[in-house]
Amino acid sequence: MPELPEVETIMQAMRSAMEGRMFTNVWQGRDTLRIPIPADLPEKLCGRICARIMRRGKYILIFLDDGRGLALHLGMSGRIILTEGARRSLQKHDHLRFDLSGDMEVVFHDPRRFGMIFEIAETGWAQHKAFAAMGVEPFSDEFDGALLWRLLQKRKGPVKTVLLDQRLVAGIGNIYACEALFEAGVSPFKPACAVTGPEAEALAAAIRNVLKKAIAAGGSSLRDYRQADGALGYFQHGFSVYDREGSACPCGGPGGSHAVMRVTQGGRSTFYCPVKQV
DNA sequence: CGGCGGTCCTGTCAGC
DNA sequence: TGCTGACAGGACCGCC
Repeated sequence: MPELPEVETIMQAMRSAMEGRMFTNVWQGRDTLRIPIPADLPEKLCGRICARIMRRGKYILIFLDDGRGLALHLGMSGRIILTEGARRSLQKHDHLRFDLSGDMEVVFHDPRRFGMIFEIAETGWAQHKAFAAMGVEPFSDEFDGALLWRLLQKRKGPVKTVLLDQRLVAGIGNIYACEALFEAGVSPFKPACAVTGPEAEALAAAIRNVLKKAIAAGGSSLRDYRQADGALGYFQHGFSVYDREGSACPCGGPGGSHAVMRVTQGGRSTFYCPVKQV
């Protein structure tokens, strides 16, 4: 569920709520996630200060004042719920709860249990296997049309499917791959290696633009996703094609009114405009 | 190594 | 109302 904009929104809320506070209690549920939650988290966290929180791809990284840290991934249905000054009653699918000084409570909630929580270290975390092969951050200085073009050149699969590969560009998921391809006017079926330089330029700009607008909207709430304070994101109202099969396409291209189409690529839905994305 | 399909889970919704 | 199947913001694994 959460892609870069949703993870960024949640990470920023966690940063405001947690940085500088001390972990005072850690509770773990019994259900296992994809990777078992480390059993020794309470002793590792309690008494430590949350020093710094950041995002890499779709992961949230939490660093402690002793050089250790935690990586969180929300999978498809994971949520973080921040509550200050009140105790949230335990709910089904709550897997982990942190209490921090100043009466702050942080809950990791994930019905489908595709999420992950594992330990990292401040020194060398980037060499962890989850991050070692991870691609460029779309908001980094090095990400531009020329780099995207070089990356796409190496791949023969459809550009839509390739954009979902976190080893190329980190943080893009199904929603924003569809939206960026629409904005750039690139066909999702085009082999990645056939994307031209100018198309890659437009696509890189579209990726940044779509992600930036989605972050400003607090992410996209389709089903599970909420911001950390429970608020809905509202970028779903800004979708051009995602989840809009059969609706009138907003491209305003030639041929008059036409509908947004849906196909399956690599087992995932792709939404696109048959007129603009040729 | 790239590409593809299956799998991990639970919840929700459409259709009968 | 109840059952069934399809589908969902992701990523890993094993096979060619």
